[in-house]
Amino acid sequence: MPELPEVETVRRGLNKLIIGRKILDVEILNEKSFSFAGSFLAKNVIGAKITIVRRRGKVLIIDLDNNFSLVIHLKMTGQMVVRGDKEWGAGHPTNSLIGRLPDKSTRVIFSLRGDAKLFFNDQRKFGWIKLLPTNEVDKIKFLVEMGPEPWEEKIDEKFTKNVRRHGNSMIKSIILNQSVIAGIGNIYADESLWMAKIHPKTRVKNLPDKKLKEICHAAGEIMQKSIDSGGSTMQTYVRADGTRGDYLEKFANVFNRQGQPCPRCKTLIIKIKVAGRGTHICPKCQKLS
DNA sequence: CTAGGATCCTGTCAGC
DNA sequence: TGCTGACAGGATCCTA
Repeated sequence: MPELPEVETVRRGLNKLIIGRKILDVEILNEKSFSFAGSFLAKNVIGAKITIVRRRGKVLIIDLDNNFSLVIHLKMTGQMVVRGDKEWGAGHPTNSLIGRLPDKSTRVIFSLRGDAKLFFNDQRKFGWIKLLPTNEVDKIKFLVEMGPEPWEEKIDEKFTKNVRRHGNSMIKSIILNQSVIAGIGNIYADESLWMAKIHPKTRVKNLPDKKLKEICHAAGEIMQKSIDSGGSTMQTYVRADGTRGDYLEKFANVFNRQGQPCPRCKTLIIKIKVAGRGTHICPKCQKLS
């Protein structure tokens, strides 16, 4: 899925394109992709104007001018794509960003004033959109329990405190836990642990605070850099020629680089399984002590 | 309480 | 070519 930097990129893109637009119609092609449907939906979405697009962790929040909000989780394959007088899109890199829309992965279509459409595409149907009164958004369990954003004040203290609650767990599964810190996914977990030279299977109890701090800083830096690099995903994979994006190939040190030399020590990167997820490490830099 | 595995779903790819 | 199993940038639910 898009992780924090990709969701942030989507947020910024949407803010440029759909602020102030009125929603004229909503089409739900897959019921499970949009909860709070029925008459409630029509009454509260259609006719409303989009005021701002926010983000918390990997969750997008589109506020409307009638005190309702659309809360969106893209999960593994979700995309938000705007088509119309201008053209823009972002999300998991598949050809639906470039191809004709709607396509077979289109789950929800918002028609906007100005002859534009906002498509929610989601191949695997794990993603969701919920319609809620704006003042109830923060009460969603997932958001209530969500850990700090990576650039909050005293983030390393908060991170360490949250990590320590899971002493016997493997560090990788813990930094993927959104209640520990917001926004890290499989790519940035692997990249952060490589940066901090820590084996992903290391038990939390075997890591000193200093090491946790390093992981935390690495994660923040990597994700900030990814955002700054221009919405890591966008420019590369929305291309006229319709090819897939290559930002991963340019950006990552270990992710998806099994068989290639570690940028630090030239040892070949290997791929293992940790906490049920494909995991990429340098076997020399990241030893399990 | 935690840890670990199965699960939601569609599509692609490697290996036979 | 067709089949099968593994796997995919996420999070929850269930079991022990």
